[in-house]
Amino acid sequence: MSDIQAAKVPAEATPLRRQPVQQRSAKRVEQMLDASAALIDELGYDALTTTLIAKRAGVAVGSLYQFFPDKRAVVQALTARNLERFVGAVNERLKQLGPEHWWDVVDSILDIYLDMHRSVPGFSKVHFGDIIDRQLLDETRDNNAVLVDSLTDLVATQVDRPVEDLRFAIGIANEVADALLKLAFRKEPSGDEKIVAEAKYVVKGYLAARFGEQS
Amino acid sequence: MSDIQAAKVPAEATPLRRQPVQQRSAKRVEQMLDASAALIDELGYDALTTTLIAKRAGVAVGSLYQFFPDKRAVVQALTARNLERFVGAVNERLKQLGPEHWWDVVDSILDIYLDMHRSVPGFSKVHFGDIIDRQLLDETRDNNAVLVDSLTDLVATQVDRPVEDLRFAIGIANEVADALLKLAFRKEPSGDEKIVAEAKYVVKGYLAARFGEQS
DNA sequence: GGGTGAACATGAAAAGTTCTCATATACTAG
DNA sequence: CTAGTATATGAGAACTTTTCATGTTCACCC
Repeated sequence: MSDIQAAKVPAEATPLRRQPVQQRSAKRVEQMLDASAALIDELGYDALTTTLIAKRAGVAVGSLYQFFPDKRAVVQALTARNLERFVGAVNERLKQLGPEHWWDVVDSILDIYLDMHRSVPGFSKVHFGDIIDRQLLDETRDNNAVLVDSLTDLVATQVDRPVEDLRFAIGIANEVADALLKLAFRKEPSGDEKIVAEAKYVVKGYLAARFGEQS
Repeated sequence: MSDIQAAKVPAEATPLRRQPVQQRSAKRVEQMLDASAALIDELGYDALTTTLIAKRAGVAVGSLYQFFPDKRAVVQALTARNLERFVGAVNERLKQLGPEHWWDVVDSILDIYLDMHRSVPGFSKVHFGDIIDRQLLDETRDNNAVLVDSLTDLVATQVDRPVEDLRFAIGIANEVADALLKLAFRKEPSGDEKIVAEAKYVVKGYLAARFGEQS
């Protein structure tokens, strides 16, 4: 705590037993996460096995436990990585486009979410709220909060409302969007277009009703 | 199908290895489900153990496998039981109250859902879509469909719209309601009132927008 | 009220998973 | 080049899931 080197701490609370220090091991950890993602896609969450992960990642089981305290932590880390990528992509996009109507911001965010669903292995199974952190892990609950907070900050500059009201509404919108898009991908592996459209409609409708059409 | 005794079939497709025939065993199966529900509430889904279930239910492990093919099936059966209870309660309520404004129907349904969350052990963890059938099991996907269908039938008599449009909208509404109420119970064990209110607001708003205010 | 076959109960043990740990190797700073 | 730390590894300890041979209980019939 009183450590001067505090800056070395990896941003988010680490569920890892040990943080990879050398580059080779960092790479290995990534491999394990990739393997987990692939396996979850192929076999589903509870057919997932530490031995399988290790085999697929081309490492010994022991290596896995070198960094992760247990199996759950692996999936949790995968979830965290997915969240980071998502938030990163959103920030990226928003930076590029500059201030627009929040209407378009919603579209952008949902589009990014769709892209990730389609291009990131395992994303549809464990993004930020599924199996693991919603059912099995509780420390990560704030994942969604992190996302909601960062979205709130963005919107706060454009809508003249108490921040707390914004945060609440965005939290609701986030939950609704996630649920509907999950439904869309459940119905069709590539995302049922009709449901996707409805998701956008519902979210925009809700936000418009709550905050008016003000730019 | 051409069996004259078709009435003996247990309504829903049975994920059970063997259907309990004698009353004592039927009772035992219920005990196992009760035990599972309690344990899921106490320890969470993945700390659940067949041995624990058996111990809690006061039976031998073998008895569990007498009826269930594997651990997942147990939780799946619990999910199915919860769904049945919910649909049963909804039908009950609607029968009692006779035709009303669909507005009130929505309220009733959400209220029943809330009651079950509060009074049925394990309901908040595995109702109809969580962990198991949404993530681990896919055969049960139609659970939600069953619910949606029966709600659609009810509403079809009151709203003058193509049935398919109704089914779609109700499916969306169902998903949204479920997601928001889950959020409410995640934030607060007794269900965050503010979020519950918002859930009702969102669902009604959506349905009203889609179908107009017609009685 | 005794016999018979199916349904059920049981727990030891086979099969499979998770996680540990003693041992061996690769890095890094000096 | 060398000590000290970070990693890598896989056999095996600990724990779970699932099977199965064996023993009971039940329902039905004579």
